[in-house]
Order: sequence, then C-alpha cells, then structure tokens
Amino acid sequence: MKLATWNVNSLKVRLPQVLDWLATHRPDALCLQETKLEDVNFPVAAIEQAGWCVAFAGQKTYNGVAIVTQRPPEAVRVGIAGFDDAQRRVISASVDGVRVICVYVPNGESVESDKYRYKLDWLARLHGWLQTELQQHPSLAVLGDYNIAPEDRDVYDPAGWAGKVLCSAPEREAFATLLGLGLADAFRQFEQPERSWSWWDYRMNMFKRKLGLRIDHILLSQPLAARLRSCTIDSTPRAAERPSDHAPVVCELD
DNA sequence: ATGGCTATGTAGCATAGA
Repeated sequence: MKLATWNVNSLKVRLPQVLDWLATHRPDALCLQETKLEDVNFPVAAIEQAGWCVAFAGQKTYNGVAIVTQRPPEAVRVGIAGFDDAQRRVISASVDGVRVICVYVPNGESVESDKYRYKLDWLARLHGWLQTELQQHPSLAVLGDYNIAPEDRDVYDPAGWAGKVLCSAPEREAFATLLGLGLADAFRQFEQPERSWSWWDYRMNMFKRKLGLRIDHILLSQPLAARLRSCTIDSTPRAAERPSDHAPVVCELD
C-alpha cells in the first residue's frame, strides 16, 4: 500500500502535474493541501476521467484539502470534530482499512502574529481529536503540510531560523506531542540523505541551491508503522515548470 | 538587502504563503 501527501499550492494550476504524478506513482491515497478551490470549481470530472476517486473540501482563495484514491473512499469527514473552524484544513476517509487524515496546519506567519496563536490552538485541537480518532481507528495515518520543521536537521540554516515560525520551540513541542500519541514520523524511521527537504522558497533560487525545510510529514500509528517499508521525498516535481513550492512525500506499507 | 517569488482576487495592488 502506498500513501502520499503533496501541498500543490493551487490545484487549478497544478492539476496536470498531479495527474501525471498519480499515473506514475499509482498511490492508494494521495492527500492534497492548498487546493485553493471552492467545491463547485473542484476538477472532479478530470480526476475521475483519469480513473481516480476523490473527496474534497475547499474554500475560495485559501486552504482547501482533498484525498485522491484508487478505490472509493469511505466515511469521509471534513474538519476536526467539535472544532468549528471556518478554514478548510482537514479531510479524512477510510481507504482499504486505513484511516487517512489529510491536514493542512496553519502557517502562523510569525511568532508575534495572531495567526501563530491560531496555529498553536489549532494544533492543540488536532491533538485532542487524534487521541479519540486513534481509539476508533488503530490503523491511522496523518499526512500533510504541518508547517513545522521538527528538528534542526530539518532546516537548511538552523541558526538563522532559530525561534522563527516553523521552527519555534512551542511548534516543535506541539509536533512532539503528536508523536507522543504513539505516532511515528515515517521519514525518520529510515536512514535518509542529510539535508532532505520537502519545501523550498520560490525566491532566491532556493531549490537550485538545495536550501529548504522539511515541513511535510507522514505520521503513522503503531500498527501501520510496523508495516512501513519505505518513506521518501520526491523532489522531481519541484524541478518542473511552474512547480509547487512543496514536494510530495511518499510511504509504502506491506 | 525585512527583500527576494508565486497564486488569488480583481483590475493596480493587496493578501497570503513559509
């Protein structure tokens, strides 16, 4: 079984790249973030004509999440239960016995921003909800753009980013608290190349200079972690014409 | 060099991303 996540930064712009990537990699589920499309404008027909199923929850201009699957997704839910969030950042579905949760964690803007407070509150609500979800769904995968670089080795310039949004201690503690639920960071279950990133700023030729952050993650509950065989970041789409600033992260399970 | 790109909404720039 293959699971993946990709912040596409506008599905309207990136749809051809997404369809190409799906055809090449044939995941059982691909979680998308930042679709930036209202549901009425979501390209359901194009995705279904390519042979895929899709569940989605979007809004105008910002945010928006989706799960593309080979087989019809079951028990689709939008959002975090008990949290009336106007921003479309979470969608979940059951796929072949696995509960797949697609998350787009708030960016936070800067540690001084109100958006940073929202981010930390949002992460606390995610944590509380996942606790109950894990009880109901032992085989649980949480994939998405977490907007957190968990450790200094996930940052091209740890000293320069120290204490900044994406790297601040409260954010890293929130991430560690998610791992404390018994979830494993799939990427770190293996030896990986040093300086592995999932996001590169569009500016200053950061991709060509190999300067980025690892902020997109796949977290797996223990039953799924026991089936984990690989986890990689596919940086090839980042080198394409008009790329997303994020790369897909992929894991394979027995 | 607190800029630098890219996308959206909407019609010359503002907001947001990270």
